[in-house]
Amino acid sequence: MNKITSLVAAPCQHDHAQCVSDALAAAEQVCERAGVRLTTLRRRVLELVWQSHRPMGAYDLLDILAREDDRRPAPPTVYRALDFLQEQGLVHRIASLNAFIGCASPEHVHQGHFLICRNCRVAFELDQSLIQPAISKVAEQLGFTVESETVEIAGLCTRCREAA
Amino acid sequence: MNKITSLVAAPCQHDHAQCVSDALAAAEQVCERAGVRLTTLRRRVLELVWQSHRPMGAYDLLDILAREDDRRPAPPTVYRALDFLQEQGLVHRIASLNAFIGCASPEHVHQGHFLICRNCRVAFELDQSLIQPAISKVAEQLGFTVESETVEIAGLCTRCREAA
DNA sequence: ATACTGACTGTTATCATATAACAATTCTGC
DNA sequence: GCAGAATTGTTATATGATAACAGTCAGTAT
Repeated sequence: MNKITSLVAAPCQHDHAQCVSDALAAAEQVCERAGVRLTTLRRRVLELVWQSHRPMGAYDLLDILAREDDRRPAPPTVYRALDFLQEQGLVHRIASLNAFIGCASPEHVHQGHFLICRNCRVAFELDQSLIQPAISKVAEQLGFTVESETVEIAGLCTRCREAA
Repeated sequence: MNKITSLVAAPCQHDHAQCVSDALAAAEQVCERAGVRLTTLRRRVLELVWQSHRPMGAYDLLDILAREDDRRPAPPTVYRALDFLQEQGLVHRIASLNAFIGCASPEHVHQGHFLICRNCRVAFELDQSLIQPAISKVAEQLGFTVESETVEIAGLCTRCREAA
């Protein structure tokens, strides 16, 4: 896996084709293991989501599909694929942007925590170990049972701050 | 201020009229100090947002306004009031619910971090000291400049878990 | 092979959330 | 009172998401 560890500087520097093929390979594995079908459509949507490290809106995906085919698919087509991919932990939804992004490590189920640059729009998935403990601690103290976590930190990445 | 410290059990137990009047009084103060106008409409929208500790959708607010008056206001009316209230730090937007909730401590500007019960739908604003340090630390390590934070933890509050 | 079954995808219509653009009104300082 | 700025009203539309039902396809049992 072409892991991006120093995420912030990465988008312009890495072999992105490798990211995509790794993500698709991992997806095959995950679906195989779960006994679910990664159909052509679902695979294609996942591939489109992975075209960049920027969250993509469902209608962006529809636009791309419309350009590739001659017929424009209807929204439910892509939303259902996205629902499936989310259920399998292959993509995360970014609530603050109404958008979707490929999961960096779908091998184990987890919540996505993100740093999102408002300039280059790249979203960096944080390792669970960074924010999760604070959340668990708070929840335990207050007797709250956590079911899902939305952690989306917006700002400027190193590169964009230095450029400005 | 009728502070709810053990937030999770609070919604059924506190003097909510006090919450509302405290919130409105605080809002007057905040606007006074900022030199901006808390108009009748803005005050009314804030009051509606504070009708409960549940995040309210903009269209919910429009419905209530329509019931109170005889004329239904158009969406921009309430969205503009909400924008103003957000700018002044009097309400927070909950991205994962497309909804708005009154800020528990508008005296100083801050990001809202929430625990949100999926059953009773009450949202509890966390003290900044709980999650913020973890976020700041991560951001600093990665050279990321934080501008806004979306932290929305969904699950079950104590009361609802015990009831189930 | 054939028919059955459930999963998947297509299609139409509609709902839900949010904003752009411009007009009318109201407030404030002069 | 008046001019300019801020606020609110109004119309239209953009954007994101889902309900409901019809058609198609893959895998299985016969």
